[in-house]
Amino acid sequence: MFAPVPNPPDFPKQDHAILDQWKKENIFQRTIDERKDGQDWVFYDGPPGTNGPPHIGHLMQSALKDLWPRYETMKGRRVLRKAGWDTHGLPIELTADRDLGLASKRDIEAYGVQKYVDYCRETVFRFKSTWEEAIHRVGRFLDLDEFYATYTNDYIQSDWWVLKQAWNTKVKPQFADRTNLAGQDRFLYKDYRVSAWCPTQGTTLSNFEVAQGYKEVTELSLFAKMPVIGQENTKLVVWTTTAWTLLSNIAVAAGPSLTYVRIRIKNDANNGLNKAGERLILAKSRLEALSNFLGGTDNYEIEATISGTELAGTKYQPLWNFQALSGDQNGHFVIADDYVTADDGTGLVHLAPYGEDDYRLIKQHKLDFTLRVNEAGEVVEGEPEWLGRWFKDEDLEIEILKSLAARGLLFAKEKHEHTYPFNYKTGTPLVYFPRPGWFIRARAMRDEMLAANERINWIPDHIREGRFGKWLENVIDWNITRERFWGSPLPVWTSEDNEHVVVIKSIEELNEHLKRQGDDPFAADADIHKPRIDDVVLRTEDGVALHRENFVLDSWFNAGIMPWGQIGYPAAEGSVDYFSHQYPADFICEGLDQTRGWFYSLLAASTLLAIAREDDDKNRWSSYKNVICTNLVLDEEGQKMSKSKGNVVPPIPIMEQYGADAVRWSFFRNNPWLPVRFGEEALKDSLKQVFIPLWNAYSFFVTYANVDGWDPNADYEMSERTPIDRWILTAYNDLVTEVTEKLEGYDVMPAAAAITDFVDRLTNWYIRRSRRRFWKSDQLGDKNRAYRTLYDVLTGFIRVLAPFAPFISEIMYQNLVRGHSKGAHDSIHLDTWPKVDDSLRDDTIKANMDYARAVVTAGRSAREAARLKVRQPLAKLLLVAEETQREMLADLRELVLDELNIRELEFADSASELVTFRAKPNFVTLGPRFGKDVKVWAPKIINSDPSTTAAWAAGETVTLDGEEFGPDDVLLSQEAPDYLEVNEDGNVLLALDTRLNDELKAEGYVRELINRIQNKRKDLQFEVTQRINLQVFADGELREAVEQHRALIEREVLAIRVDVQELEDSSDTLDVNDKAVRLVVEPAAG
RNA sequence: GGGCCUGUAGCUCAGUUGGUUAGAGCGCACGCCUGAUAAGCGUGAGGUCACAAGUUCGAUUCUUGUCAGGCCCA
Repeated sequence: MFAPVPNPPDFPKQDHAILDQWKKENIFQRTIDERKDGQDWVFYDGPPGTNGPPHIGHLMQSALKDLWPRYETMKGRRVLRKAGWDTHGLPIELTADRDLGLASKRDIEAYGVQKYVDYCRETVFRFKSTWEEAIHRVGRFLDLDEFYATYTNDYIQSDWWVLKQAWNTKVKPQFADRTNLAGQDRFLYKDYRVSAWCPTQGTTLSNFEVAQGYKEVTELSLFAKMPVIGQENTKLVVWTTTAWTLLSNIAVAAGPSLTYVRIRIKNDANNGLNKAGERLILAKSRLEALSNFLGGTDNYEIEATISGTELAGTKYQPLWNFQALSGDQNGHFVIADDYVTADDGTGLVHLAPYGEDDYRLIKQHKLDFTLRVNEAGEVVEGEPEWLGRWFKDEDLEIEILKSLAARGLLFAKEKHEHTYPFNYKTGTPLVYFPRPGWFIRARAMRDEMLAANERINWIPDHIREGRFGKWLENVIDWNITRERFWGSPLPVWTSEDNEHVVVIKSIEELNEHLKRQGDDPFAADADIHKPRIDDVVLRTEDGVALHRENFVLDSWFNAGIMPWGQIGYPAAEGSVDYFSHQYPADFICEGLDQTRGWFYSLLAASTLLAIAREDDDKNRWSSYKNVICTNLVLDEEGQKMSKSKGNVVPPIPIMEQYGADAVRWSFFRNNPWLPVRFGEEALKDSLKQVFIPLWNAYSFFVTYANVDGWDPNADYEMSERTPIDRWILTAYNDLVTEVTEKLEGYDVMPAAAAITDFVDRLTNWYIRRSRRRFWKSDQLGDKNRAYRTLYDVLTGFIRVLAPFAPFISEIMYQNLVRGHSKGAHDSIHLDTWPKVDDSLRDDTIKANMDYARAVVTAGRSAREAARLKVRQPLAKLLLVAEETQREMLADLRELVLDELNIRELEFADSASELVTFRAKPNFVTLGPRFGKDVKVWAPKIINSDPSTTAAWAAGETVTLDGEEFGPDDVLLSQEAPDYLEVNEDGNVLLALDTRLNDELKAEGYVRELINRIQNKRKDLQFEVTQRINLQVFADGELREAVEQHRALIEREVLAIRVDVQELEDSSDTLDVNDKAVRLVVEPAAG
């Protein structure tokens, strides 16, 4: 006996029972332990930060990250699943700043770096238990006990080890850069980088922070004129919105493919700023926009046209004497570079070290620049009265402007509206300022990363060449350091002049230095974060002091070394062995935003290490082989979920309402790489389409198997498989093939679609068509066959479903398989993935059934059109079919007739047997052909005989009185006899004979009556096996029909006795095909 | 401004290696409760496959461009 199935089910409640069982029986651990001899299938879990709660998007990732490991486990692979948490980085510092009321680096230093870092450490797991709860609730098998965290000494030492590899590895000579401050020919080097800098707080801001502080401002912009050396009265015109940067001007950039002109001013223009006879150089395309300042388009003549390339090298006089360079210094000439456009300004751009492109060119051309505005935003070199002034001081701008104008170096000024970044916390304007940092020379391994990328299976595919490929092609060196507090400390100690550099790979190595120096070593579990680590001063043999480079690592770098860091490779015990079978990952799955995040940092780290160890095996260059990029989860209206909109769906309550399987399914139904709308409708759909029908099939099986005491292990006598058994077994084996294939391709949506389709076939065709087989007491062999088939299909199907919907499949497994079957496991998740049995596959029955179902659909459609309900039997179905089609229905004829409630099937050879055609002339073709003679031919066509019209209908050409008429020459209409209802649907053309004789009518009455009696049974909530006594009060035809079919009624409604009487009293009657009837249904004893 | 993605039925989405009639779910209309399921079943209506040009015997599919939306970067 199987346990009775509660219906309706309570999925959320059942989930909890399953979770308890998994926990009690240690199922997750056993899925690993019982596969210990299996091949490893490697999964990496990207570490989320846990200082905020998980949202629905993470639930989608959890669902996907759970699906494949479960599938691979069922295939016999061992799948370790280590959870990981990102515990370093900006979000944690920002939370700490908020909590502690700190706004700047100085605030933090005043508060105490040790206290601050301690606070950060305490808050890293603020929402860890919320994450664990959500992961657990959605059914994800993940090792939450043996997790990795990026702030542990093991992890940090892996950071260090990787950096030491980078430092020890030399780049190819063409990538070496002599201008670097340290590591000029190494993968790890020190240099400056222009970053958004807050001059009052003394902090760099991340892109994320800068993006929050852009404001629209209207400011003074000015055009300066630089006198060209060696050309009489000739000046370059440049434009800037930041007057203060002019103080540090070091060069001018031109676009190499832009066209420039030298013009001569005819008369004084722009209030005398531009004098008659003055020659100016600027982009030709800007002349018109600037004509106001030039005194109009007639007030100048073009003396020369010069390309940007030709302009390069032109030397000019600096705007102020304090900018003068000494003889061996480089600067104050024109450089050609593609970043210059002529969209605004003059097409000539002044360069100062306060911009990313500027700085790039300064480095490229080895210009000797001076920062005349310092990191506090103060002028430190210039006219005496400017010294110490704030860089954004409006008066300063005006003084600069006047200084230029007084010396004839001002071309124009104007108000200009643009966006400018401000510190989003304090409102201070930001400066782009060159700051020191350490870099991974990513450009030197670009080709290797591209080669590794070729081998990655991206889902969706276009990421490889698209978003990720493009990113790699344009890769720039990777700044891996931040001037922050809470993070992995950069393990680099340098002398003040950068001559001596020591990169430390582990605490052990650090201790060797300390011991040599006679200092106290660190314990293995000592705190190696800032500020403690900053106290360590190393000394060379010659006694030169080395201080730690005061940086922490970018948290993306941190995340990228996860394959090593998660086990503390290589310093931690056992890590080398673990790594040998857990690299690279077969599968990772993260958000599309990780292309520049984790996907990149993983690849960069693994490629770097592959180069470091001179690994020829390109399959190991990338740390992951298959990767799914998930897109956003939006709300039901397609809006991004955000706290401010109040449309955030909390994960746990939604699972408590619909159950975890439905939530998981709602993600599997969509392509995960497209934005997906999430809402209750999707969950209700999932229940309605998959889980409730499946549950009802399960409930149906258990109900009748228990009634009959059917035992899956018993050796019953069985008849041959019926066509519909063969059909559902074929469908099941097709399902296994399809789902396996799609999962192998990491393509979840079609796999889910195949499952949905199968559930529909199983419930709405197989079971519905087979119901009677389960309760008929005769034909025992067939009944056993039906039980066997349904049981095998159900128990096979739930194994296919298990990775997708681990709860419902487990519930059914526990009841149907565990304890009933000899090879049963304690959990479906310890069982194996179904194998396809080709001997149970029958492509012929599949095609035949498809055809039969098409006939049924067309037949039902005809019934609708004729308003004949299925309960009314009909005499004949006429079906136009070729010989092959007739053979297809050989075994299914009865099924079709039964489904349509028709007595007889008659085949027809062509449509003309069902309908007659009437032809009309098609004047469109005949008109041009016959001209006015068309009147002669038209009547001949209209009056053509049925065989002629049938020929046209068959697409043939007919000769009438010596002229040929093709099907295009006529317009055909169909006419069927009144008693036929003709319907055409796809390849099926059929007709119902709608004539009812007395016998059919009688049976129609009886069918209706049975229906009413069954309703009564249901209203009275009788058990399906309850026998009844029945009294029928009716007149005339109806009464005769009941008398005539008494036996059928008894059988159908389980009546022991049917008592038929005249209807005398017309109260309390029911309507049966417009006849009144009164029914009395009572339970019968026994 | 650049890169990538998306645009198919009223809505949400599949699909199309270029080829008879482009599919599903929801919604809508109509019909149907027989011993699993009304949180159900059936039938039907509904589409210039965003727009334009090109390639082709043939384009929703390929190419180019335009428009609209999204994501990322600047």
